[in-house]
This record gives sequence, C-alpha cells and structure tokens, in this order.
Amino acid sequence: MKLTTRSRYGTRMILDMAQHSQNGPVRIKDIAARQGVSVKYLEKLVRELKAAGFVKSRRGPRGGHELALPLEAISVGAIVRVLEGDLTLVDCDGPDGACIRSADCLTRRVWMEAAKAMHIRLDAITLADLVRGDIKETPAGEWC
Amino acid sequence: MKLTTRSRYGTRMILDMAQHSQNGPVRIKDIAARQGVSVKYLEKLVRELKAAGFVKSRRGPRGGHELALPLEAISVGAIVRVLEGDLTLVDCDGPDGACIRSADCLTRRVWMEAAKAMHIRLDAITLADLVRGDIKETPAGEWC
DNA sequence: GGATTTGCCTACCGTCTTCGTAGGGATGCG
DNA sequence: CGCATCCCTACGAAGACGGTAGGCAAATCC
Repeated sequence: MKLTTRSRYGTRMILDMAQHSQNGPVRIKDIAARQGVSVKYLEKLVRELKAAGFVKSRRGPRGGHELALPLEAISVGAIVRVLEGDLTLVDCDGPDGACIRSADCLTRRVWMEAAKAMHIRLDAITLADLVRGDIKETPAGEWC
Repeated sequence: MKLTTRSRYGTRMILDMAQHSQNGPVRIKDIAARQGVSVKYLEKLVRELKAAGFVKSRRGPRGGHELALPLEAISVGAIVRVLEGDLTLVDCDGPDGACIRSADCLTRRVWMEAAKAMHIRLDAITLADLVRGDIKETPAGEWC
C-alpha cells in the first residue's frame, strides 16, 4: 500500500520542470542533481510522461525537457495514473467486473470507492497549485 | 499501488464471520472453504485481527472465531490499517515529518492528502453497511 | 484421563515486482 | 567533425508478497 518511487520521483521531476524552465528546457542531468536521483532512472520515467503528452523534449546541446501543457492542465492524479499504471486497488478475476464470489464483489465495491476518493483528491490538485504551494487541507480529525 | 491480499482476505474473512456466527464461533476451516483461501494464511491474518481487538477466539472442539465488537463499531478502514501496516502512501526520510528536500515536502503533502481521502472514505464504511450491502456511491464522473 | 478438535506460533521459501544500472544508439548544435 | 543531450533495450540485485510446513497449546467430549 505504498506509492512507488515512480510516482514520487515523476511528480517531483515534473514540478522541477515547472519551476526551472523559464528560459529553455531543463536537462535531466540537472533535475537528477537537484532531486538527488539517478539520471538513468529519471530518463526512463520522463519517456512515459512524454508519451502521455505532459512533457516535450529537445535533443542536442541546449536541449532538455519542458512541460507541454499549462500548469493548470496537469493534475497530480493524471501524473500518477501514468506512472503508477492503473490506480485501482484490486484486480478483479472475472470478466467485466463480474466476480466469482459474491462477498468478494461486495468488498470490491469498497475498494473501488476508496480508490475513487483518492483519485478525486489527486485530480483536484494541479501543478499550478503545487507551484503556488497552497494545498488546502481537507478537514478531518483522527485519521491516521 | 495495489492493496495486498492481506486486506482483501482479511476483510472478506471478517465479513464472513459477521454473516455466519449466529450460533457460535466460526471455524477458520469453514471460512477458508467458503472464501477459497488457504487455512494457514487466514490463520496468520486472524491473529492480527485478534490482537487488534476485532475478533475473539475459542479453542478446542466447537471453537472458532467471532467478532468482539458490534458491526457498527468496525470500519473497513480500521481493518485495513491493521492488516496493511500503515496506510500512508510514502515514507518520509527526515525525523518528525521534516524532509530534506523542500520540493519533496511539498509533494509529500499531496500524498498525505490522498491517503487521508482514502482513509476518510474507508472509515465511513462499517461492517454493518457491508452486511446490509448498501455502499452508497460517491458521485463523480470520469475518474478511472 | 485420553483422544480429538480447534486455535496459536515460528520458521522457511519460491516468485514477482520494484528500483534501479549498463551500455549503446539517435539526433541536433556549433 | 565533435560534443551534448535525449532515447531505447536488456539485465540484475534486493526486498516484499503470498503462501506452506510442522508442531505446540488449550479446550471439549467421551
């Protein structure tokens, strides 16, 4: 029940791009240095973000990566969905969501509800929010 | 980003208890048969649920397990927290939530918000809801 | 009291995923 | 040309996950 490093590094990488691409694209090497992560690993991740349309790249000297969309158009949820594969909490055995065991299918709805709650929250946070640094906290006591 | 089988099996097991313990405790063997899961594995899980105070047990012939609390007092969130270890989505390096990298700490709040959203949703579903079978759906379109 | 039935506990292990690394190619700039 | 940068494939070590094996402990029934 942990997020993988893919989502975390990926999000930090894309945030780093947002913060440092005022004058031209940002090199992976620099991001890796700033974030303290391996270049090779980030290279692999950025390819997926590029394929998803969040990032555009330029090769050669003075090359690098930058965001392909406005800050408001990229939500953390979208990033995570790309990097984490699917964000469903469980896999269903049967075809088309039909489970073999009925109790299973009952609990399955619970997991889907939990996943949905997480998605909704993550989709509500855009890069713009992140850059501005105002993640407003959901009010609720005693949850962890 | 998957729930482990521990949470899923555990929740199904505890739901099974709720449904079959009208006359006396339920044997692990029976639960395993109904749920199609290994006896040994469930034994291991039930111990943790017992330690957490959700289940009480009796040994010997006509022994078995049953819930130690009323249905309304056991939420799915509580079960999952027991079986899944902690339900935080990321670990923080620094002591007391203080991260080394500031950007990291920024994104960290995002993960905590997501985890909180999931917790809140799971805590809102009790075994009583599950037995009655009415998991009301959160309204929101296009999330997966 | 002995046999049986159930839960209780520890140790181990195979498999898969995660988290990278290695090495090289392709492309653009100067 | 020579260099910087992105792009791609393949491989590998470590750990988690999911489960099994074997046996001990207590309660019940006869």
